[in-house]
Amino acid sequence: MTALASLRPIADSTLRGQTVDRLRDLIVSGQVGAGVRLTETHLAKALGISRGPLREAIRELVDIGLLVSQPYKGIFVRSVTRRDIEEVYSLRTALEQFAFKQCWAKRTPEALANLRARHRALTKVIDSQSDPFGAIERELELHGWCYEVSGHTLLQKSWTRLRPNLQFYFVMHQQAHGRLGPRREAHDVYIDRACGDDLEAMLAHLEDHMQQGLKTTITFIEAME
Amino acid sequence: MTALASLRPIADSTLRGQTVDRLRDLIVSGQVGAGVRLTETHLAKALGISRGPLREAIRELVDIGLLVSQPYKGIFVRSVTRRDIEEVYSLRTALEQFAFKQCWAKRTPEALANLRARHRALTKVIDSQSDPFGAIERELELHGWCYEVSGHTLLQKSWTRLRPNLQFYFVMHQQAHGRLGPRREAHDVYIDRACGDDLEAMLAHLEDHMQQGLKTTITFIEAME
DNA sequence: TGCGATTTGTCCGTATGTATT
DNA sequence: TAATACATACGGACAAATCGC
Repeated sequence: MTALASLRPIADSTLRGQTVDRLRDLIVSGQVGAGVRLTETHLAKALGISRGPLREAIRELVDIGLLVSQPYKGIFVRSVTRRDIEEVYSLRTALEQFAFKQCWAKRTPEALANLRARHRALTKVIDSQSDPFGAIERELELHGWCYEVSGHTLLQKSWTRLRPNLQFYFVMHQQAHGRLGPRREAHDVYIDRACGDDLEAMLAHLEDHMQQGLKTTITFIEAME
Repeated sequence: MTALASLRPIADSTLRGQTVDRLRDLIVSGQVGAGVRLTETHLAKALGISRGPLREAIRELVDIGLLVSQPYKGIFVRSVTRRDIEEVYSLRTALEQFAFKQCWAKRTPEALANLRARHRALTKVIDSQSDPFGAIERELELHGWCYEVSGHTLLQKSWTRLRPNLQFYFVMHQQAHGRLGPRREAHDVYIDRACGDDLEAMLAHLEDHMQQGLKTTITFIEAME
């Protein structure tokens, strides 16, 4: 991995791609709440584009899972059940364990320095206590490290698909609980193990880490049902 | 899992969905070879539909990975490298191991009978030696069992996305090597372990099984490079 | 129950941008 | 450089399905 990789994904040249980005950000930032219906004509007018590329962008977001489509009825921002969160966390555990197996031998000093830099960026944003949304992004950026270092393109794609859903959950959780964001020490062991020499210890910690994340994330569901 | 589940995915009501199915079958059956360029206007005329739903269907296949899109240049049927196959097999190993962990406690007698039925269907088609393409479908149907029984919808989706790519590789391999199809005894141990009581033994066998599958599948790449 | 309004799904014509020759 | 081919995008139109009255 080059240290410069994946700083900012360059803006897509096609209007469809740009619309995917705009809509995704709109949803995961919580600006359009879960369950809200989106009508093509209104949305197209609001975005200043025609229905063609908008429909294609919508299809992509449906595929990721952020939108759900009911033919001839409409498209809606996804609603979240307890089971959804449990499934994402369990699959994510398996994927991230696989990612660490794949990247374990590729952890160059530069790569590890990059990981620590991401951790510092996360704790810094948490300490500032002014940007909980940014903290969520930093946390996901931290977890993206193992996927990038793995060099496994298919695995990276899986993470790219999973990540917006996680971000959506986190933001929903945060909006339900006020300004929280991730805990400051939540990733200390994660970083230590990731930089250490015991792969099995890392894999075992991932189970705990995810279990803990699931428990805290899922609390906001209780209040909704 | 109900025994009747997932026999035939009902045909999609929208033209877009139907087109996705048609194009997917066209590609995984090998009727349009790897690397071939598809032009929208010609394809739309050939399919008897307009470019709107066709473009949406194409986007979906790009997302799955069967097509690759180069903006303003064109869309092409994917070409396969050795690395692609290695990545699919390694990720698939991780996913299928996870699937068996998830489904292990849910293996009712009915579910196990269903698994054995799929195995019988596979060996029967292999023995007939007249339908290698059907044999490939039956093999994938066999491997789909653990995903269905797991009851994990996200995991099932992952398999649904991975499966067409595998089918594409298998058919390419078969076309390069004449009428082969999967070996008859290749899944005997797989079935035994899946019906047994030792989860760890199943997981270990999956490593071997996939390693073996990778080795045989990858041979056709050698002849192309 | 039926009717009208709204929205999605689909088609077509046209214009523009990009790549290739 | 010009010309061709094609992907991309726009706008208008109609059909089909759904929903509310």
